[in-house]
Amino acid sequence: MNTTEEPAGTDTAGPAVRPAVARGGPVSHALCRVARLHRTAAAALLRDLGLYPGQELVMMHLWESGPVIRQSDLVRMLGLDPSTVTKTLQRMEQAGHVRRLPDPADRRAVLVEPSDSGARMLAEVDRAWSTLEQESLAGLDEAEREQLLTLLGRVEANLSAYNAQGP
Amino acid sequence: MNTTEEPAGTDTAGPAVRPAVARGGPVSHALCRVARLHRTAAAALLRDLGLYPGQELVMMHLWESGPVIRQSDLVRMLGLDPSTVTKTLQRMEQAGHVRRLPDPADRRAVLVEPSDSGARMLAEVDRAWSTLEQESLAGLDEAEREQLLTLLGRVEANLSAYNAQGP
DNA sequence: CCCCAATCTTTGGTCGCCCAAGTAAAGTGG
DNA sequence: CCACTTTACTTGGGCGACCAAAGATTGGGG
Repeated sequence: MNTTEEPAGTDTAGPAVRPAVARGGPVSHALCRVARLHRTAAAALLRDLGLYPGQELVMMHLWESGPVIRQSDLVRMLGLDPSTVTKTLQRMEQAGHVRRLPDPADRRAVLVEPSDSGARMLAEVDRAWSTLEQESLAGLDEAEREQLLTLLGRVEANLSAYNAQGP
Repeated sequence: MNTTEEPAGTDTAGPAVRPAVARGGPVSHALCRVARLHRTAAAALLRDLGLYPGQELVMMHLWESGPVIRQSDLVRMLGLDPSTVTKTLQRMEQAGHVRRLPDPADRRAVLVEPSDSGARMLAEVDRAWSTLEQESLAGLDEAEREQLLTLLGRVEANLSAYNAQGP
């Protein structure tokens, strides 16, 4: 029972021409589009810093998690696949943003820390992300931003549970 | 051990352990995470159909845009880079989901249409997306869903304008 | 003590997505 | 009628993300 009752009142919620494609999942459709635009904007803002979107999150975790951090902890905090983190860190090391050292206490593990140049880009990344946030939320008042954040948080919890339980 | 010495006066209601990483852009951070989880869930739901996330949007546009469609129009509707659409369609053609024909009226152009097997998967894709939407929005009442959709629409407009203006 | 399971990381592959360049065809102006 | 621009698509390359499978260590139970 889909019961996607088409209440007459839906009218003009969409800013652009929302294709009928979105009928079966309007929020999912909007989310896909917003996510891609957001990523593209992030890429443009980070390009001058020599970072690719996704890498700034790695740097943020490094900056706030003490001098060094185990790669496995980074994986947990980012919620990414371990192989993704491995490859990203390899590129970031190549680019000179981070250093990677074998953990003397556990020879399986790898410790990660920001390089000197990596440590210096904190302010610029912060500024880029502030700009991104500001541009994304232009025209939304504080209550609406809070609303959006809360709703996204609930969706995140839903999807997190769904993805964890499926397999 | 980690010294979870959080200064008491942290922010307001956080759904999960929102890392201080999000300070400079809480909504952007939430958006990144939700988008990835959403994509992962979509991938799981589409896997049995032989589709990869992103391809279902192509199919939806093909289904609702008449018998054939020009690739350039598809590019415009999807808002993607032309090269992305080219490669995706090449894979989808290889997989037997779509057909591609040269446009007799314009020898530069390519016409795209769903194959027979592609046309038959409409219902299944629809069901997968309904499930995705339902799981994503579990626990949200109709007003909240409408709110979320509206807010995402405004963010999309913001980012769309920002991305278009940069260059 | 040793073997076997659990943990940490890497490799190889595929996809989506982008950018930068290039090819081919159509549409313009002199 | 021939440049010259615009449009349509493709190729090559790089990055983020996943999965599957393998290589190293560590840790526990018999």
